[in-house]
Amino acid sequence: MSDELSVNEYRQQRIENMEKLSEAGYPAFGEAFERTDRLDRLHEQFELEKPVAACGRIVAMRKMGKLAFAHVNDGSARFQLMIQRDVIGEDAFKAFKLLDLGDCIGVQGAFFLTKTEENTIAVKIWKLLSKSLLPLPEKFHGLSDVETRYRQRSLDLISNPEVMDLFKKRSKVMREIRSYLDQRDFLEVETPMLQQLAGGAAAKPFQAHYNALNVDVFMRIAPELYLKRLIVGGMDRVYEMNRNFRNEGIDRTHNPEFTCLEIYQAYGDMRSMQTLIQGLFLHIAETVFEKIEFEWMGHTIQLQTPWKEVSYHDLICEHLGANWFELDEAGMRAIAEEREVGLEDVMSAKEITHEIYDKTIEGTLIQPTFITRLPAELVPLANTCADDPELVDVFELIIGGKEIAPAYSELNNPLEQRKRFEEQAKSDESAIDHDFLTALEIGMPPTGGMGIGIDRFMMLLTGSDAIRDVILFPQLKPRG
RNA sequence: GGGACGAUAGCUCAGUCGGUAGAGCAACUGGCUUUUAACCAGUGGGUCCAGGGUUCGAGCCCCUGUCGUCCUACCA
Repeated sequence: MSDELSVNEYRQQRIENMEKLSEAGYPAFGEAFERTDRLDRLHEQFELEKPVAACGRIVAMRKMGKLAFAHVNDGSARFQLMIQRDVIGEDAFKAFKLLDLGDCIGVQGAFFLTKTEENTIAVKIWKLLSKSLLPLPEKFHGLSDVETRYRQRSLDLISNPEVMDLFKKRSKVMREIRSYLDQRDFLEVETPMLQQLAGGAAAKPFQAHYNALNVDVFMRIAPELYLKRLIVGGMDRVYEMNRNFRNEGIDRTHNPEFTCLEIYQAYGDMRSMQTLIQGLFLHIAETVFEKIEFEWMGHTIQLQTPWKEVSYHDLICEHLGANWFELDEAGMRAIAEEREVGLEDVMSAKEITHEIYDKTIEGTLIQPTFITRLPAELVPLANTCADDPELVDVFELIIGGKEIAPAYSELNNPLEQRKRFEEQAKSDESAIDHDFLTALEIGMPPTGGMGIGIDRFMMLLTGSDAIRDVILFPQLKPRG
């Protein structure tokens, strides 16, 4: 990096140490090392005087005249090493003292217990596996500068165990999502990320150029239209959990590439999705976190099912008065003002209602809540309710005051879908995905569909208030 | 988009009224056989984010920019 000069002194000292070690018979970048087991499992297998081989990165060292202690970490746990001059010999001990924090070593020895009863390996042989040329962050405060943590995630993972733990949990969450769905006959599929039409959502796409075909392509904003093609094709339960890309701003809850789980179940509807998501979330909570209560921004969220369900109509009446929907526009505007919700002059009654919902009601729904029967205007791609064509058969799952997952009884009427695309495209014929419409005309069974933002789900589960904390390499501006 | 705040040694941070740049850890030298934020003695280490301005003199005051954090707005 460009700041190489500023760490030159430290780097130079370490290069000198590396050369001395090499001369003493410890080449700097050694070969693979056979260990008895990972360090976390060595703690479980601890048995006094049992022979053991272990390796890891040196994260702490306390060297004395004829004795030294060190802690190594292999990403699973820390383990203490004890090195005695009279055991390993004068030369090996002298060489050991040339090691720096950050170096990776392998040792052979035997389990040993110190006075303070800490699991330790009494070292008989050690090997240098990799020399670190750069200084590690300070051992006590660690690395806390937020920007450096995001830009140099390697260092963050090495010096902040809770960060390592969070990302291990994220990996397990994704594994358990797959396991839960696979067990229920859902097929994981991969659909195009490079698309000639970026459909399935309303968002600005990233653009790229495909040289071989000389065509412009878009990074996908959603996999929806392809997953539905698969439903038409007879893959009657499919899901995809992968990246979507939206060419929009970055803030605490938005990263331009984000991971989304989309699930479609043929012969099902919004109700099937309701059952599925409750089971899925409970499974994740129990298997990965071993609890069903989560602390989130000062609230305790209870995941015990069944979750609360309320229709949009009833929810509004509950908060804004039973006669809300009988009010005229002036009456609604008066209540909006009372609640300090800013409105635009052109807003319809439905838009006013939704604005107040967005600003003052949604945030109060801390416990998991399904909001059902939304006005059709708000959700263009869902089937209407059988008993009321003004409403759509969908839910919005709200947890911790945030939308976590929308689910639809998917629109499968190809004529209606065509009409809505045409309205949306406003006479731009090229913006309509005709292949998708053709698939719908072949006939899509009634289908329940759902989308879950995995990053925001992780925020909820880990109590993080920034999406960057749950994404290993969040998007940042280039440094000047 | 608007506003507030921040950037000083490898890391974590102090820096008074504008007057020679500080601490702890880390590093280096020496000592030390049960340490664990090891300890003791000594030494070295700075483009004070960048650029401009005011001033005899700027880490500090003013302007511009970069990156980040928070608030707010927008988007989904």
